[in-house]
Amino acid sequence: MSYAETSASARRYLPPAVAVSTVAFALGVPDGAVTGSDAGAAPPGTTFWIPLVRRTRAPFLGRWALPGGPTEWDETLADTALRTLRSAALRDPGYVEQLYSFGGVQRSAEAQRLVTIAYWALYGEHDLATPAPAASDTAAPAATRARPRQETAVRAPRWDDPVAPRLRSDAGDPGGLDADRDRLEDLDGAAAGANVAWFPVDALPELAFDHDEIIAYALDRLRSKTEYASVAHRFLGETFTLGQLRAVHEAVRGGAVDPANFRRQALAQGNLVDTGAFETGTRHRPAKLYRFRGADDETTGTGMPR
Amino acid sequence: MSYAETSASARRYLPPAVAVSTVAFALGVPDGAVTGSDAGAAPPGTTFWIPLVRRTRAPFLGRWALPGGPTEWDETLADTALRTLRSAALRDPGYVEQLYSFGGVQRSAEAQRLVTIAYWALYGEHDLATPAPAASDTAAPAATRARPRQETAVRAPRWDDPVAPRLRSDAGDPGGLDADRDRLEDLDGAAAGANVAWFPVDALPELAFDHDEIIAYALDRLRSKTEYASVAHRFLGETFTLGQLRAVHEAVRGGAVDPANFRRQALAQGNLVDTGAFETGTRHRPAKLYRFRGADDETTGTGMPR
DNA sequence: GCAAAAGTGTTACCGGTACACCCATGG
DNA sequence: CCATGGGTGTACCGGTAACACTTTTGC
Repeated sequence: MSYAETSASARRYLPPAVAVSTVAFALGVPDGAVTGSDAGAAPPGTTFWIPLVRRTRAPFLGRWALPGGPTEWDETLADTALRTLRSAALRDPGYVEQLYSFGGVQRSAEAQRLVTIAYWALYGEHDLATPAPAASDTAAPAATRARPRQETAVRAPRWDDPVAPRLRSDAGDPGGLDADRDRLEDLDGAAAGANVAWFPVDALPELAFDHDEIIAYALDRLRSKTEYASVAHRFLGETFTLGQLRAVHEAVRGGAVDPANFRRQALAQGNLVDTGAFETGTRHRPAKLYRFRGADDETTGTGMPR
Repeated sequence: MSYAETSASARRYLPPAVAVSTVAFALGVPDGAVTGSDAGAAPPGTTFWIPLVRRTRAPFLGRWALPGGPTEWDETLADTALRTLRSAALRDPGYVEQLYSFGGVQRSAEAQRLVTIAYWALYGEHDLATPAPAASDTAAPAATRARPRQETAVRAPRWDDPVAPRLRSDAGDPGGLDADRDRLEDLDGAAAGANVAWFPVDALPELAFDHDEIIAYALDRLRSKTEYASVAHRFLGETFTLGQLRAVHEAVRGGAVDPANFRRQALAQGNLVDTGAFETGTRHRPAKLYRFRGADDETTGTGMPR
């Protein structure tokens, strides 16, 4: 049975479709990615960029939308966010966290009811530099995909979104499902390797659906102090200087931060480890390189907001 | 078509079921409600109570569970939370807010995939005192129910969960849907006017599913300072003394609060209006009665957390 | 030397806390 | 009068902001 074959009057007896949309922040644009705005307007590392997908279907045709799509049978919600984000941006994010769920009835008018669960994700320096996987990977079944970095990025595995691999013996989708998926993508979200471009958050195009509000909420969440304190270092590589870490905070806060005070506060947190190494190649005094305490420790974070 | 008629192997081609579970806090027990713990153990107004529903079906039969159930075709998620909560507690809460969505695949094992969206709600003094509606109201269709207090409680109407009444001309459920609903309630949640009892949060029974973790998370959210600052007054009536407001904060924080400092901080927020009236009947100095600024203003809150 | 950013030290301010004290009522 | 909670005043303390100053590199 396919939803496309279901009469409109019968749809009310079907459960709502569940889709995921993701706001993925990066402090720059991946190598070779398309930018939807005149690049170079702002100095790199001072503003956030997010990937958007141009819709190729009926509602909001041609408009830009957040990467996303319906959940598969054997996927957790976070997995859906990762899969659709990966197929859009061609790379795995360093961090994923749930934002909010939108289940209003009018979002899809008379069509099938749609519940969208919004995630926010984060691409660090390392994630952007990683060479993109082959585009054919887009349609690979879940069990054959390499597990993303999420195991360590999202610390403690959660009982609702397990990170332990699940078994799935059969690969490939039986006929009849593709039509369903197309239909669902009509309703919300999008997933495509092409038709993707990165935009600075302060120069976004007109968006499909209510995605502009989702992005505004994601930005708000990112800026809430308790959030970025535990997340800012994910924008950086394995080691970093306090100046680099401070630049991330300045991008998040949208303003300058006193270097002296930032140094003391960052070190007082106890999360930074002095590697003993120094930055080289600058035309000023070399800075110490730090590491975040226990890049693979399981001592912090619950995966749930606040 | 009914899910009960669907073969297990075909369920993977069905979209996940969407259900809502709600953690509803109150500072006391409604008039005439059943308590699941020895009442009177703690002085009234010092700890939170939540309503639970005893399961009458297969998984976790006999265990207590959060009120909840699947979403109806024309309901927003918040409406589902309100409806199921109302049918369990026989009264409308003063406040409802979304908590988190749980979509792990293993929550329902081999059965149909289930996505649960958790809400937390709040019963104030006024909500508990209101006489409970007739039990037959449990099955009333959405359009005939009186709109709950939520319009003003959740301030700015949100585009995902509109509070404007929606039209629905036909009443009553056609045959074939009840089997579906039963099936979904097997998976999670529960809804019943009977089999309901109130428990203090510090003496909960063993719970079905992962509802203990949902409650722990809800308590955590309630205690996060920025939350309760904007929500504490909802536990009280239209007017209240600073001592009453302080008692709520002490219950939330789980400890004593300095009356002098609390007074200054509460007044400094600018959210309290001196009504000019005084409390009477106490055997000490009469306290000023305050009102929360704009009990029906639309100037604060977004409906989204943090 | 000069520019630039790292790194250190000092001071002022501000919000929260602790606590002493007075006020107004019922009994 | 006493007990009780309402209401006021004030000192202390820790964290943050502001900013002057020294250090170490490349050019």
